[in-house]
Amino acid sequence: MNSSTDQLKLAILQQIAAVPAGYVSSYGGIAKAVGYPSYSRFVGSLLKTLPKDTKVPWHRIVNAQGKISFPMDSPAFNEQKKRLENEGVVILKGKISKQYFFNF
DNA sequence: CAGGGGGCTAAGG
DNA sequence: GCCTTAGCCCCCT
Repeated sequence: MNSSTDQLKLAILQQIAAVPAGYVSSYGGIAKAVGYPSYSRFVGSLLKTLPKDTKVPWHRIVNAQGKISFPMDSPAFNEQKKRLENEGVVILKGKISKQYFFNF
């Protein structure tokens, strides 16, 4: 606890929480926003460890290509897609337009 | 200390 | 558009 990476995790979670409903961001985008552009993978693995009752809007995070980073057949994929569409994000051919990406 | 892997990315073919 | 390659960085074996 309280190591530099723990602090970074906090910062990342905060940054994700800062993404408004109806918008999305990428793993790398979040990483960059907290000052660590090369931590994209770390962001991903961090989200994976979140409890399912977390308040963090993990579903607003997609990869840089604007696609959901889960296999199409997985439950997680459907869950994320559903939540996003619920918030007004349109997904065409499995892809989210750049216009939905939130700019910090 | 080495190895493998993950909700990644950008660049090439 | 798809696949591969090469960086990337933390974490668990």
